Amino acid sequence: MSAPVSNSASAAAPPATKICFNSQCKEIVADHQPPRKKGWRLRSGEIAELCGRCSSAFEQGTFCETFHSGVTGWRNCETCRKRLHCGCIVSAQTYIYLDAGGVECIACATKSLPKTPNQMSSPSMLMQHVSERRDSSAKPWKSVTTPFSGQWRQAPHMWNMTNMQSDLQQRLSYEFDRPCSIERLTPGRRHYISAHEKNFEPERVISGSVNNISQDRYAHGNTGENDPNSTRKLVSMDPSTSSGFKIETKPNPSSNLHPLPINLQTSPVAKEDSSLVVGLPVPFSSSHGAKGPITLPANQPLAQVTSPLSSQLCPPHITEAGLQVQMRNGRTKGDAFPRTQLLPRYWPTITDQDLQQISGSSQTIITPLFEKMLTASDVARIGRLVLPKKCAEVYFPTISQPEGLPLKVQDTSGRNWTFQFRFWPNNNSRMYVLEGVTPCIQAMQLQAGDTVTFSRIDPEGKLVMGFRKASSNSNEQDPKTHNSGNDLPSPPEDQSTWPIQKDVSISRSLPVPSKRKAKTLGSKNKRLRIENEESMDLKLTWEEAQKLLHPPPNSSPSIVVIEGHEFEEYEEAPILGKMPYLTSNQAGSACIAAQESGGSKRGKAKAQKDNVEVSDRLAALASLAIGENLPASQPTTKHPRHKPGCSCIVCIQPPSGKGPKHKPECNCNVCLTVRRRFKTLREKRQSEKELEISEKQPPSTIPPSDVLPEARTNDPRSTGASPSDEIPSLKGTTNVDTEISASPPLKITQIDLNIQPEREEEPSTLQQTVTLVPY
DNA sequence: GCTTCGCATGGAA
DNA sequence: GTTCCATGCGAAG
Repeated sequence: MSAPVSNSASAAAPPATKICFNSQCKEIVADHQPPRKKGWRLRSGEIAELCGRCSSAFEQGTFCETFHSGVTGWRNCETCRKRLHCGCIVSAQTYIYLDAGGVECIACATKSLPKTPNQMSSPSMLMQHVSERRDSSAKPWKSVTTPFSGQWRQAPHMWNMTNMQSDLQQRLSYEFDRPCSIERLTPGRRHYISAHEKNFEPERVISGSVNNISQDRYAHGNTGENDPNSTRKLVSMDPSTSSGFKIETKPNPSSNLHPLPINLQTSPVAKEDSSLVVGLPVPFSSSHGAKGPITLPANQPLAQVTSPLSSQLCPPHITEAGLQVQMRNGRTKGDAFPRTQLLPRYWPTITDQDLQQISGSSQTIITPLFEKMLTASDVARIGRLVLPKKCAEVYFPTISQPEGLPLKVQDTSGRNWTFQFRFWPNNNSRMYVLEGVTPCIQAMQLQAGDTVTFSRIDPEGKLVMGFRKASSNSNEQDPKTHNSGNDLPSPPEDQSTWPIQKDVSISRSLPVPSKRKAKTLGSKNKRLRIENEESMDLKLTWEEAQKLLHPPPNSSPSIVVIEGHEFEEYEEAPILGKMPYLTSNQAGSACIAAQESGGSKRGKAKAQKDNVEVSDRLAALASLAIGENLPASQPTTKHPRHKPGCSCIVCIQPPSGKGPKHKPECNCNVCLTVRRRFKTLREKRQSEKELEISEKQPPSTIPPSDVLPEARTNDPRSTGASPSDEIPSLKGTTNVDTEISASPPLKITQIDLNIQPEREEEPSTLQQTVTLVPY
């Protein structure tokens, strides 16, 4: 940079006089002299003040020739070979960067440009326009001037700045001039709106019809400025807009980028402009007999949008109803595939990290095609990934035979996979699938609920399959399963601003199990169904589940103390009390039978027999209660009346001193069960006490603390602490023995575990109690 | 009995 | 009412 910077128009000179801004001139310009000539715009937005001589040179375009001839940065115009002082703020307006490299003087750039009203109102805009022209001329795509072209009007205090120009031109080259798709993005290039753009006032930046657009957007309150926290921007499609896409903002506290409130709703002008070419990947035409793996032909499916905004924003499959979509191969896809036919859930979301992940640092262009959340079927061993029909038909090769074609896909780590892209006839339609995805799914450790994103890398035309773990979208992610290498950034917590306005609760969470009517299920499917669906019911009936547990009859408990809390440990399995809806269930439970049979031998024998034939629901309940992944789920022999393999909550407890310790924060099912039982019984006991006392005394005179001081003291609700913080956890029986002797004297509240809600009026005749200290 | 394939089914949009 | 698509399911290997 050779621009004079040493002279400040107001710093060194006395108020009455100023020095010519040209550092090589230093001519004093007095205030009384004729008005100082204006030079170039400074970074501060001010105008350099020059003496008459320097100003004349500047106006004649010979300033740099005169004063900067000995400094570096000189290049020649690619067209007329005129010398251009590149990188100098003085000459920043006199040339443009060519996309193919090199520079071109503004005169040459202007010659070939049709100038229309509202256009070319600034050199910057000209640069942009010319850049488009050059870009389009260098590429085979069809280039058509659009109403959006040249709509970027100069923000005078910004656009003259060299750094701005540089940044702008980079953005123009890499973002606006992408051969259109949703966003023609170059990895490593920031496709967010850069920070300085926040200073743009849309009304000033956008003129003409586009200005109306911005106003319209403003009228709808749909500006990024409305959300000061929205500092991250992604291009996305918005079904709420007529154009179907807009710049969305994402809160990104770590980002210092700022939103540019632009929404490209289709202007009437745009609709009328039949020449607007909206990029749209064209279905691959493949010979039916082609069997070799194919990749996406580079550029072939693309048409170019010369409008920078359109180019930047239009998604690959978006076509306005009124827009003529012309493909380079002459096919028109607009009528065949209006964007409204593609469900929003398949609209791709892509971020910088996505791009980096997909293509690394190479100068490749990423075209996000679509994404799909994986279903259970997709990740099943069958290895068939169901493709959305529209996506398959638009972005994948056209296939006419069910056998389809092998499709070569690269994953984000660079591995190549070959899937069979095919379809099945289905209801006079087609159902497209990718077969053979199991290895890839497994390699990526994908699960149902994760999202795969299909993109295309140009110019190779390679199809890339990225993925986004569902866990990355949730705070409940499991760091162990979180593939940091391939995971994509988590969306903001406020998902309402996640660029794609799909049903966040669905798209960002595991798929909701289908409510499809249960059919005949295999054993495996039954198990899955229980885990997925029945568990929901069971979760809702945990309270009832707690009440179903009863100590076995005629058994004496041994008292153990776990973390200061006494437990009665029975040598026999607990009795599963019946629930009302189970009373008619013949399978019932052995314990129920035993209980109701009064403990007779016959009843016990029947109970043991029935114990094996428990109902699915009860078995599920028991399984859920014990948890299949309990570390201490190995059956023990301490409960001889239970058969080997019994997984009741008693049997799963290891023998005293042999089980692993349960940490206080342990969330295994045993601990959870105990906690819930504590809670249930405590609440019940407390309510009973309160009720009992209230019957004796006026309620107002009896504070709860007098009723059950232990409970009040330890009740997490009274302290505001979470139950998990307060509820004691099982430490297993390993340390039980030692704690028994070490435990201090406790106030024992004895609660009858045999209480049956539906038979509460009946006193328990079994004398089974559980000793616990309310927490 | 298991896996794969191809189609059918039916809930959801 | 239509279409999509997740998934069930029987046949075949």
